[in-house]
Amino acid sequence: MKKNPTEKLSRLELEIMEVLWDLKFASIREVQQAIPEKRRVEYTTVQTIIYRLEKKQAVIRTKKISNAHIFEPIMSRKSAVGSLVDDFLSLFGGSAAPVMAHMAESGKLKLEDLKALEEAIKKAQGKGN
Amino acid sequence: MKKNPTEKLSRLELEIMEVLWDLKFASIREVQQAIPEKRRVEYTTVQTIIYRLEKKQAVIRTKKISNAHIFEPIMSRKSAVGSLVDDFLSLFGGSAAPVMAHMAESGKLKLEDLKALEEAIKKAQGKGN
DNA sequence: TGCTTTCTACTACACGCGTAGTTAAATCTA
DNA sequence: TAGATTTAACTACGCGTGTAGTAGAAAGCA
Repeated sequence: MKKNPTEKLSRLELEIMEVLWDLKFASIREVQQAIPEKRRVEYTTVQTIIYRLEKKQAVIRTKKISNAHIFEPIMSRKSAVGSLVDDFLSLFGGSAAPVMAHMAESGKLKLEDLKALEEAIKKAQGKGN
Repeated sequence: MKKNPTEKLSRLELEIMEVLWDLKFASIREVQQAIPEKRRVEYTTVQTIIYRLEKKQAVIRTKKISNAHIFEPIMSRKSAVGSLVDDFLSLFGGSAAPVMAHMAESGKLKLEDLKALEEAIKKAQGKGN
C-alpha cells in the first residue's frame, strides 16, 4: 500500500526535473544555471526543491564532486507527466474527452495534432492487441 | 490590469461550481446536499468555499430566502475550465500536443474521441474563417 | 595558514486550499 | 413566547508550494 510510485510534482518541481532529465545528472548550481533566465530562481530555492524531490523519491544524490552533491533523476518523465495528467483529468471525472473538447473549441488543438495522435493511438493499440 | 477575469479555481471550488452551473442558483445547504455522498463535505466547508468563490467573483448572492442566502454562478463554465486548461498546459510550455500524446499513449484517448474532436475542430475553424 | 568563495543544512514565512469548529443571530415550532 | 433548529459570520489549522535567508563547513587560493 505504498504510495510513493509517482508522487505528484508541482510546477517548479517539474521544471527542475526537466533540467535533470535533460542533463542526466547535475549539481544544484548546474540546475539553477540551466533554468532559463526568465524563470530563474535563487540557488537556495533550487536547493529546497531538489531536497523535496529527494524526499518524494524523484531524484537521488549519487556522488560528490569536491564539496558539491550530484543529483540524478530516478522518476521517469513519463510517470511524472502521467500522474499530473491523471490528476488533472480527475477534475473532470477522469475522462479526457471533455478536456479535449475544450482545447479543440478554444483552438489549442489543430487538425494536424489530431492526425499525429491518431497514428500514435493506432500504434499503441497495435501493441495492446 | 485587473486580474479577476477567470481566476483559477481549485478542485473543490470547481466541484461546487459544477453544482451551481447545474442548479442555476442554490443555497449553501442545497449545494452541500447536491454533492455526491462519496465526496460530500461539511456544511461549513461548502460555506467557506462559496465565500472564496464570491471573493474570486465566480458567484454572487442574489437574494435571501428566509434566513438563507441564495447564490448564483457568474463565472461561466467555459471560462473556468478554460483557465484551468491553460494553466495546466503552461506546465508543458503551453502547447497541447505533448499532453495529448501522453493521453494517447496511456490509452486515455480513444479513436472515437478523436473522430468527435475532428468534427468539433472543423466546426470551430469554420466559425473562425 | 589564513582569507575568500562556494556549497550544505536548516529555518522561515506567506499564501492557497481543504477541512471544519465556534458563536451568535434569525427563523420555526410547540 | 421559549426552546429548538438553521444560517451566517468568523476563526483556526495543517499541508503543499514558492521563495529565500542564515550559519557553518569545506575547498580553493594567496
